[in-house]
Amino acid sequence: MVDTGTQTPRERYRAHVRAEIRERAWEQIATAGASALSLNAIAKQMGMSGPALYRYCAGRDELITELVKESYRSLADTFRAASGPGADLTALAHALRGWALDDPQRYFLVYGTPVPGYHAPDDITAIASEIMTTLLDACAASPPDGPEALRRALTFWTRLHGLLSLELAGHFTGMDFDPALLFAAELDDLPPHRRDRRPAPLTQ
Amino acid sequence: MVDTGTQTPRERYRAHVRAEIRERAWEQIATAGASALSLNAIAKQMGMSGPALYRYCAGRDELITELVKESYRSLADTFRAASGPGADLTALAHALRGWALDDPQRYFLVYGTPVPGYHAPDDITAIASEIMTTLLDACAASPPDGPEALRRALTFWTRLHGLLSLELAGHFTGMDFDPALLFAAELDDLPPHRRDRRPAPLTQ
DNA sequence: TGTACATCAGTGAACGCGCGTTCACTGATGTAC
DNA sequence: TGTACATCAGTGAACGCGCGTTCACTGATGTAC
Repeated sequence: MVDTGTQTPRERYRAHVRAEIRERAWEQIATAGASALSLNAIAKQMGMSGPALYRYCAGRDELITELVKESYRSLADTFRAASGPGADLTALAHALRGWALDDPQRYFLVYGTPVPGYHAPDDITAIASEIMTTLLDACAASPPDGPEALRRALTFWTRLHGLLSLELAGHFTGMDFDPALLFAAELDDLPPHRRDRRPAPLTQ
Repeated sequence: MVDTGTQTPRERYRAHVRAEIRERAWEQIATAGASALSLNAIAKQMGMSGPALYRYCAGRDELITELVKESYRSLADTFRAASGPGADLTALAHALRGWALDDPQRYFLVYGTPVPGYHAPDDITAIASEIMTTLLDACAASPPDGPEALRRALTFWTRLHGLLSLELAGHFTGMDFDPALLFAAELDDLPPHRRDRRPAPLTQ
């Protein structure tokens, strides 16, 4: 049971319709990609006329932007939840993989091919850097060690993204191996916190 | 000077127009992504009417498929050229990075977000596996060692793809480090050919 | 409790757009005698 | 060499489509007295 708070019936109705719009939008994105998302098609699926949707969102671009923001928000929350005190990078890694497999198109909305010319609004880049901060915190030893932590975070991020994006895009199909095992093996190979070998600097 | 062989003037003209169509198509893809490619817009840029293009290609889908194939072909050739005898993985890696930076949208056409429901024709998957074979050969010690080479090839592929796709998508902008140095550092960290430590099996 | 009014969800028509694609046709280029 | 014909590039009109979006309007829902 969801707490509806002090909402009036109309407010509850509006929230319900808004939610269904997002639901149908996600279905469309999963079916034909984000660039094929159509307000009219969503309306038709809901048994409404096209213009009716303009009661609930300002337009197509705004809807897509909100779905992108929703994706970032969801990943940021997932990451934060997996990074409690005492949690290690393994927990973060499996949280990331679970989140990616849960909805591949949502993953691609965040980390997939960018639309040339599109610039994300500020609140989205803010969430993106929140995700990065969570990762950096998990990579920092105590006391915090700037460049080494950055290097560990980047290694974590780029390696796992490489694995996940190729897996989700289907580039592993037909190759006789288990992506989950490769993921686990790569996780094992992540450089541990070491004090004896300093990583090369990443700025010249 | 290009050897025009025994082509008639008409054949030479056709080849020229075909080439210009592809050129404009690439410009459009670089500007607004592959899903926004439009035959009419290409024709307009060339100072022709839309239907005229149907003398040169069967339709929009066929054109896109050919551009994708062209991309795969180009990468396969680049890879093969960089993998002579005595060449190591470093040469392959820098060839890949150069190819990716040379035309980001071409890279994304090969390894970017897939269009759901689209299945590549057979000749494209053939080129894809040709690329993989080149990489596998470069990873194989002598005598060839099946699973270990596969593991090395996958590590190479997934790590570098993670780096390149995030870099090309602009996810590194605003972070204070040099992607080229990170690339070099990750290249250094690739597991060497070792006989003392066997990698974990990737099939269960 | 009923009545008058305000709010608001949703409709249908319309606008303008660009798309892919077909078709009959014109005019230029090449070919055969 | 010129003449008759075949080939073929390109045009313009047309078809049907779906898109995003606006607008005036209807009818139901909520609110105030």
